[in-house]
Amino acid sequence: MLGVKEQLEVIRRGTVEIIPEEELIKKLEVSIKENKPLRIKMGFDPTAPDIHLGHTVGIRKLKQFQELGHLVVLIIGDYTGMVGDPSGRSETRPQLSYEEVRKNAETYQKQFFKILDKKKTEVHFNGEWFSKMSFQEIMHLASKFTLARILERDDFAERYKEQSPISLHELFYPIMQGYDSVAIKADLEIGATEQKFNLLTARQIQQEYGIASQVILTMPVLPGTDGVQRMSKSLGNYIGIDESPEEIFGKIMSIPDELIYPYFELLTDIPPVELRKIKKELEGEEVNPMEWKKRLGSEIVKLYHGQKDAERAQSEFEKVFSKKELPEDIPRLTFDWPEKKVWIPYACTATNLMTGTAQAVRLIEQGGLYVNNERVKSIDEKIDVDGKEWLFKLGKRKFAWVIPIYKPKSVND
RNA sequence: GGAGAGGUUCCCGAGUGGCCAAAGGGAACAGACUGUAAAUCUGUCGGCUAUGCCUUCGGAGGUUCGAAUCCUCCCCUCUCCA
Repeated sequence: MLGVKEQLEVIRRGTVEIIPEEELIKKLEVSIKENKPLRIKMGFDPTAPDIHLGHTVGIRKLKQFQELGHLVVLIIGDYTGMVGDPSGRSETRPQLSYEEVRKNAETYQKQFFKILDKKKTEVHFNGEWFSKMSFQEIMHLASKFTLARILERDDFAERYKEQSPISLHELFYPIMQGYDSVAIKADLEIGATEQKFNLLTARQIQQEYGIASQVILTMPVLPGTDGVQRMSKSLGNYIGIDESPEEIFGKIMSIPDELIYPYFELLTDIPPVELRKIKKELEGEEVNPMEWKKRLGSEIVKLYHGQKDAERAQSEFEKVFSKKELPEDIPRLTFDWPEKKVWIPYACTATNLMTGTAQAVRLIEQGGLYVNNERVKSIDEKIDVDGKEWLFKLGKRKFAWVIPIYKPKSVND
């Protein structure tokens, strides 16, 4: 095991706060002396089935703890997931059924171990303890907190002020999360900055139950690809770690420049020395930020798909967008049509390229539809129905081979 | 239980009998400019081969030639009082 100082250096990378740091130092000292790994907790509510880069900020910090020799304890919040974390929310989360949560949890677990070392990880569902808890015990827990304290939180205060609904069950969320820390005897818990309240609540609850309080470590909330809002699936500004190399690379290329550095710091393993260099170059004028962005994309793809895919994704990107050549895999879409010619908007809807003819008409009117490399000039144009392949380009990045096949109407229709 | 405010198109939010498929903003999409960046500008933004038709303004009925707008009942949210 590394010494305290060396460990702290790794632990501090990208963190916002460690509260209280002295306690962490003490814990580390004891851990080294007794050669006993710390129990590092992080919880996830499987409210959506996919892990995206925003989640990986915390998961990667867990990974670093593993590399330092500590034990990661993952809590999958099957019960808290049913409540829905109110943190940073301006409305009640939709309540998921137990089945949905369980199903999401399965996919989650697979994705976790793309990053984490399974051997140094303990996984718990918080239903393990919550399902057995008596109402008496729940009352006891709840009695330790006051409404005023809970309402201190910005998110609740805001919602209260806005006169928007706050359901009673939401008030339980921090208490439940706190109790998780009791159940697994966490030494340290990692969470995003917006989790601070929940994390601190856990310290208090651990005290109530006579266990040593956990240290809390907060990580920044990762901005999404729009550069404005937090990365989240529902906002549509996310990059999932299960997405294809091309998707990940392409999405990285579309982030605003300001995100390049924070993404490097929080999402890649690039060593601190190089990080400093990147920061400096990005501030200067000599280097086109695009070059660093490509590097960023390839680093991230490498983490989740490997070196080869990273190279392929980059060359594919350069081919299609820089050189304006065709991408490698263009989907081939066939459909049957009862006439010898088909109106182009119909072809678009029959192949599910567009959801309605109105949409296709609009695209044509705006000059965004190309067939066989020629811009479609009139909304009235048709193409032949004889099994030939037509190359459709919709907007900048959507390509498809459209193959209409003649099939006369049968009498039975 | 009583009094009041409110539920509008993906989101916020105007509209209080016809000029409303419904202002404005945001998101999204397309085009120009680029580095598929951001910013900016322009356009589109319920559906339908359409100068018209169909479906939309919490739900169900009703008044009217005509309703998002008026009436009745119901559901939901918020505030104050108890």
